Amino acid sequence: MNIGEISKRSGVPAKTIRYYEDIGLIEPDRTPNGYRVFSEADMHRLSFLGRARKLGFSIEDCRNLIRLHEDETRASAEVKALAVNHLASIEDKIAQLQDMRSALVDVISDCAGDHRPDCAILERLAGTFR
Amino acid sequence: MNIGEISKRSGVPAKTIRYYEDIGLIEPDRTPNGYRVFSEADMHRLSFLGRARKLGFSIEDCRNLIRLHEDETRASAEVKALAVNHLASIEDKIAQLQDMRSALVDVISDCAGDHRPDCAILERLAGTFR
DNA sequence: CGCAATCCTTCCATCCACTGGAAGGGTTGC
DNA sequence: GCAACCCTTCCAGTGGATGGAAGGATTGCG
Repeated sequence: MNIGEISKRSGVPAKTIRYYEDIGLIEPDRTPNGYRVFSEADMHRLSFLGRARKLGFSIEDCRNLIRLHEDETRASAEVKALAVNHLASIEDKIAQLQDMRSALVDVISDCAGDHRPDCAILERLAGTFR
Repeated sequence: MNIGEISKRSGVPAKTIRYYEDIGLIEPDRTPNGYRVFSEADMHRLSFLGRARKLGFSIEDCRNLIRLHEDETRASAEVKALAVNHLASIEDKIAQLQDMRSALVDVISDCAGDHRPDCAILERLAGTFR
């Protein structure tokens, strides 16, 4: 299977697949003319990567997840620890964004939003109030 | 005032201040020996930038916010529109992260997290279940 | 006056995870 | 025979800094 086909089937863009090869996440064969050839195992791995990335795992996490997936002697505790760490960092980000959100909501509600120049948002940024 | 002092006073790291100069957000004077000299107006602007960045505004948004701040004929509606757009993109990000979060929470709760290799997280990533 | 500590300068590289595009070669179908 | 489309590599850019090297300026102390 060529890169175009596996890209369509896995949902991972061809550019991204080449990038994943660059950083050692997959190692497709090559035809004599230099085209990459992908196996069903590659397909499986790309889908795995696609799902892990959708859950927000970093590339390094993905590398570890693949290693664990292929290690039949793994302890599920190791996988879980990785996922729990990741969850914690997601929750950190959510909390940060929610802080921003509530500050924005506050300041937006204090701004008239009309043709006049007076603006609570700019005053807040300028430090005029607090 | 040198870069070290304004950095301390504004809370913006010296490296970042130099970067802001590079991209045209501030234009400090220079002494004959090449040192940057910052005025109270620069201090004000850096604090403004620091607050805007804390609210998550992009550098380009900050550029516009500064422009509006300095334009006495601005309409607060323009500032508000910018902030409302930004708020919407924050809310998008929160929603995405919350989707990740709930998927992670689900899958984590299905994983025993013990010494055995069986792992719901890996199964989910491998596509074994859905 | 000499010297070390501390400041300042510029420039280049790195992070993350791609993505866009140029330039060129290979394959397929009519 | 040739157009349409596939594939290749390589380079550059995204955002917003941050780390570090190499070297010049200033300050304070003995």
